[in-house]
Amino acid sequence: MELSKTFDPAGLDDRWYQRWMEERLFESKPDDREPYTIVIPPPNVTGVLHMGHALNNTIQDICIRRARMMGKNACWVPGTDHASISTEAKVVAMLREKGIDKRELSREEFLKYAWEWRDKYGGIILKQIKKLGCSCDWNRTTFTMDDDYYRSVIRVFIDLYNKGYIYRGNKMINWDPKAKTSLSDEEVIKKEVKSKLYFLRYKLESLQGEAGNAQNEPEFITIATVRPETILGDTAICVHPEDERYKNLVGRFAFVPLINRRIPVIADEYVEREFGTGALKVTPAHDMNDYNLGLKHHLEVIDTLNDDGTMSAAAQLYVGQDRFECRKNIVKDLEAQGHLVKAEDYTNQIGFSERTDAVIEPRISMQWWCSMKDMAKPALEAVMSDDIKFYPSKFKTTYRLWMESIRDWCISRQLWWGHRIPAWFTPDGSFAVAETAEEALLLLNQGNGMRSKEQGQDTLHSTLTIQDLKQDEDVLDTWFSSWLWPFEVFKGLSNPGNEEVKYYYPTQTLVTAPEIIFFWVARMIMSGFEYEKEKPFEQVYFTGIVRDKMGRKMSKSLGNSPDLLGMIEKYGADAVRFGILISSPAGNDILFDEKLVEQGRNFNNKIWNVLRLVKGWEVEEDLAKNQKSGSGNQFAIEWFENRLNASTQEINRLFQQFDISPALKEVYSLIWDDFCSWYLEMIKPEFGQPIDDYSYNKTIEFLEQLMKLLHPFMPFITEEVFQQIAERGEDEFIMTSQYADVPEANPMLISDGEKIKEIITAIRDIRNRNGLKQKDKLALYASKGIELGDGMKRIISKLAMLSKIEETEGDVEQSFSFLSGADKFFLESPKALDSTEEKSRLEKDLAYQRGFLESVMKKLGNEKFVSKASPEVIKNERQKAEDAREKIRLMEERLAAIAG
RNA sequence: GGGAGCUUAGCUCAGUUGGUUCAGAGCAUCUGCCUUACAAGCAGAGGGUCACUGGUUCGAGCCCAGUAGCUCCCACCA
Repeated sequence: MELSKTFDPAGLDDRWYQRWMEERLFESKPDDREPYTIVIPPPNVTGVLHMGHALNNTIQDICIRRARMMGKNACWVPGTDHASISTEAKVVAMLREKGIDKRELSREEFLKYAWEWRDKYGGIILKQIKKLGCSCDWNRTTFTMDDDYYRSVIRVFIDLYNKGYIYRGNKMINWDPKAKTSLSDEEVIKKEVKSKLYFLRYKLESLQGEAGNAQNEPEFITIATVRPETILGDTAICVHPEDERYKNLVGRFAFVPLINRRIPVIADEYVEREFGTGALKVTPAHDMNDYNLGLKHHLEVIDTLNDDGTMSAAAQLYVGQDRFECRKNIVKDLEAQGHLVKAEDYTNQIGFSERTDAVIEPRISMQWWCSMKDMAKPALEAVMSDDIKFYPSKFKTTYRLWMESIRDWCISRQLWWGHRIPAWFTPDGSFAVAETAEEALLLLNQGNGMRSKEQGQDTLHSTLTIQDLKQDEDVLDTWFSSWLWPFEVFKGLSNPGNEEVKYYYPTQTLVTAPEIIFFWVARMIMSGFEYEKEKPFEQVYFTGIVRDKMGRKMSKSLGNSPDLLGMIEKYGADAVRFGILISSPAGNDILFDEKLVEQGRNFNNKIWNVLRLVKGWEVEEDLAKNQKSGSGNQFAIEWFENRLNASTQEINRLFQQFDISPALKEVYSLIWDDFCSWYLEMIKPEFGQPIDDYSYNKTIEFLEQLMKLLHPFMPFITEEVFQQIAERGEDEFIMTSQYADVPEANPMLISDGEKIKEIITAIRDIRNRNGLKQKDKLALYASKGIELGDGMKRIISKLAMLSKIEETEGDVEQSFSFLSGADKFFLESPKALDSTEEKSRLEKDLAYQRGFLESVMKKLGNEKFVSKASPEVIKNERQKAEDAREKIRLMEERLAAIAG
């Protein structure tokens, strides 16, 4: 078959992927082998593939494929996350487009639409992951709302409730007015925003009612706020108790502008005297600190906002207006009525919803909470002791700081898409937590229901019927299901102690982004210890954030996210994987540039051409002439074999440290530089000549090993080459082939290789500098005593286009001289020489060598060095000095010869 | 406000336990080459006072302290 000149990935990726699937090579079942397990960070069920996924999944695939080739039972479990907020938002938007308002639907109707939506779009992201070449065991695909999974989430809720971790509480939470749900602290993104700081004056109540007052009695008190619309919910003004300016105002009353609510002036050390005017308006319903102040000073709480961020009736004014519209209007009105003293530019931090990007409202609300402190303890310990290893380890600190100050987790969400909270309420507000209404009824009838703290003790509900019970409307935070992922994908909860969970759990490697270290990683560790009494994984590899080449985070709004599928189409999955991987050190941001994918494509092409070359060779049977030592091919083979072994060991070492990108670089240069540029050029027969079968077989063997090394990174082309270079059995694939043990490399052979490379390069450089054609054959003279084996000489002759290599006693006239190490060579010059360039180069080198020698001698002459340094170091230094002296001698000799 | 990290060639980054044969790689640049595997290529080359200032040491990108700049994470100064 004729192979095309350039590599064309079209069709090849899909063809091999299909073959692997047909042969069920991705599937894993428990057996005698050691397991190597990865659970995928489940992407959002309605998501589409972006750079982060591509990076993340490529790394996982590399780990999995490598483990598989190292003889482990590799199992990669894929799946998707129901992602309650974003999926619900998408379904709501879809319905709106159809002219359907969610509020007009029943819960059941809405969920029907949601499931339809997930059935339609839920598989897209998984298909895209397949396009990347990921070798997941697709039979294991799990969804966080599968029946078993759902039930497990509910049981965990009940269990934690019964253990006293989960409780109901009326507290200040983060409210997303767009999604109309509460959020956990982690779901709030703080951003710096340019705002205005408004200085507003509140009229003070005069001491004697309407009667006249003293001259020096202030009429107003001025406060500063960035949220003037919240004054409608003000229930106090607070100053610092020791603030001389306001001391005499404490205990008096002021009036909220526009609505004239009478509010007290109170004192609390919380207030910063230096900020603004030193007087603080207190709105307990809409600010965390104010809420705390309110509790302390028993202030009234007036909630002036509706759940969608519009002003509520309690605001009295601007009712129904959006909070930001209201802000504009109230500023106008305050100014008109003389309450606005001034407005300053001001930069502050504002919380945004991670999912909807809406500005978060702090709001007091009854929610379900999960206490984390106890669960955090073993989870923290496991990471700090490296029982679970973080790569890079700097994230240990981040983790520790969060775990040490962990706060209770708000787990309820005011949504329908998700796991519905298994709490059942009686008409009088008592409730029971149970898997079914029947069980809940039983508990309530036994008087085992609960009431909120405010309501006091529960009473017996012996007259209740099941119709009286109403299930909590809320669902659980998405992460409350994802934190069970590492064991529930093996039914660790729905079928405790089953063979699979026993075999695969704990998993080995988790690959994820540092952004979800709190959301997900920390919580999986906690739930792992809580429910499996064991860590969920051994290592966590944190990838970097993918940025564009200008360093900007990839985002839809910037439009700088590359079209991944388009690139896969254009360059092939291998090239895309290469492009992503080549610049992605763990934990550091990666700057992605399509050029890197081109580099990957070029690499594919290079490999493709190796295949073309090798397949084009005519092989001569039993041609033993190159097997004997002293032949060029024999040297080339021995050298490369050792180079390959050394490199393989280096790659193993790099993988052990999760240095995946450097490992790829190592394979890349091993193939491109050592194998193609050097080895193949060394053994390549003359045009039209056959190659002996020994060299040929060795070359095929090397190529196969190289493909195996590269396979985890670039699965498709390596499979193709593997199949093409030899007859393979029906069920023989590179992806299931095994790595052999690597023998120790012989450093002598490697350094011999380096030596001849240096000589060849020096000759090529001389030709280049002097405008000599690379093809014209020239003679090389080596100073007597230089040790070069016959094989080495043959290689040098071949690659440097020499007519002959001879020894010489003295200098050779009319020649270019050069040093390789301390060996002196002369290259025949076909034309008269101008020695000035050589002279200046020699002088430069000489100066360096003299300086070098001087520094070494200084060291050796230093008594402290000689007494303190190890004998090995000293021996090394002596050798350096000797080498340098020899070089200097040779250069001086040469300079003298030129001058003479 | 607290914490973590970064500052090495034009760009993006490696530099493991301190030893001028490690100051390196990949892109980019320059010079020759359309040499029957590959111009998506081949052969060469030139680029750096390793942020700044001190200190430890016989010796410092590498250790310590300080300075400046940048990045990220956490945090309830309106």
